[in-house]
Amino acid sequence: MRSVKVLPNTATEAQLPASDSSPENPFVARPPSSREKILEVAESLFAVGGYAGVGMRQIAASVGLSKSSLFHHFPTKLELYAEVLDRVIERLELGLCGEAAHPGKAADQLDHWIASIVGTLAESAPAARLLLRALVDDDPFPAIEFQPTDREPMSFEIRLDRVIDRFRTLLEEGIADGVFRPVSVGDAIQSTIGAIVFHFASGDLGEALIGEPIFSGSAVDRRRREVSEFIRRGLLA
Amino acid sequence: MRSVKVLPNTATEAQLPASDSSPENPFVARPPSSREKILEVAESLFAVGGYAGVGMRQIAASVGLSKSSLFHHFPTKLELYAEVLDRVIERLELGLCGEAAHPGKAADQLDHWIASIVGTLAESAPAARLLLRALVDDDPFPAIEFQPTDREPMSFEIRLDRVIDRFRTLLEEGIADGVFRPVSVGDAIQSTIGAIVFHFASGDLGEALIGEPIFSGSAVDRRRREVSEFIRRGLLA
DNA sequence: GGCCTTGCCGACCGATCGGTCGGTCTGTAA
DNA sequence: TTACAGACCGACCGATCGGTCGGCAAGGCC
Repeated sequence: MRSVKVLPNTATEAQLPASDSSPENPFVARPPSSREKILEVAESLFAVGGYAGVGMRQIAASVGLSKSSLFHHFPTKLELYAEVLDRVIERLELGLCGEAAHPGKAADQLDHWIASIVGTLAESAPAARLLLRALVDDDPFPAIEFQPTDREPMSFEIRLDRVIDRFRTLLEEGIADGVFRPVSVGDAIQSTIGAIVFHFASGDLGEALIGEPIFSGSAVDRRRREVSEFIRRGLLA
Repeated sequence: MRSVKVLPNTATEAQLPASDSSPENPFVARPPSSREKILEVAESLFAVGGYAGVGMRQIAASVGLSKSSLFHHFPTKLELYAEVLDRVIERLELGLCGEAAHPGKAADQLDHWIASIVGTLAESAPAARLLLRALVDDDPFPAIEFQPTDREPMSFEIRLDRVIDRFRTLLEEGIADGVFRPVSVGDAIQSTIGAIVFHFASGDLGEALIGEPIFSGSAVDRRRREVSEFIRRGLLA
């Protein structure tokens, strides 16, 4: 149903370089385009309410636009949601891409991996929840009645699969080298994802458990150390 | 708002002993009461769609009743959802209660704990998803506009807190005894919950990762071993 | 001046939402 | 037979849902 989706998005794309070329402008540090504002607001709202739990009116009101204007930037609610998810996975990829230059032993690579993902998830509160919802909600979106039998995989899903595949390779090589225990790779991935992502999605419960806001600097630093050590020991031979 | 809730439920309660007293009845092996059927159907639907993603009409149609009949058994959608969650946490408690008789070293207790929870989550597919949603969805329910400032904690939440508290005690004692590393207890709990619960909530992704249905016997057995060993090594000194 | 594009809006649409109401049917006790 | 209670249902309610449509204002281009 949805086409290949090369969204026009000309405004943002064309505006950014132009503004960038005059970096001395002291006023209005890049007034975020409406499109960008919509995406950010939608991200935080979808994170706490889920796809079905947030209405276009609510998003519009939070942005400060009318509902009609939302549909001027995004053809449907589903496309808006898809683009929100895309932004999340893109940030993850970006962080991992920076770490990809880190060659070395599998154990070190694992550390960099975990540090990168923890860092990315800690940067924006909605990310982990969105990710967890997307992983748990069957297929792509919750509660869609019709199953088009052969739904196209959606950008978000294939990109996520690619990330997970790279992690699987990391584990398999580590096992082959004798660095990691001969674990069931699939189960190890599941345990790792759960341990890392859940924490930053756990909201009030997590805050109650660790005794301070999840996203505070000290909590994030400690989390990085703790979960890294936890997973290292869980995997190392 | 909600009262102590000692639901009438007389039909079920009164009917069961009567039927039990005539166990030779070959016909209709305990036709589950409508109320029970509603709870079961609602559990599986809420698990995949979330609270906001499932309508009372959809539940009613799946049960084979009219929507009005649902409201005959449950005053509101929210109360139905709350009772669904209660059943899930109750099953968890029941499993742990059986294991509580297992005294011994902290490491052994940890193993029994993990085995019990994995067993309970593996028994019914919706449980893990429901649990994860309840943990991630802020407070109790998703996307409730009004925050009554001091919402009553809800049976589900306090019972869950109790379970987690017992687990925290287990970890703290293990650390005091030198059995476990001196980890940050809060973070360790988060990692453990994530590693255990996420897997059984991961649906298609999990199936793709491990190469077989998550809830198949062999997958559950392996999962129990793998996640148990993973967490043990992550915690042991 | 005319003209087109872009961002935005109010008003409106059909569908669906949670929930209510009046009523029927059935089984049981008096 | 009558009376009552519980299970169940169709019809309906106001509110809200995602989405459409026509039009207004501003800026660039000819």
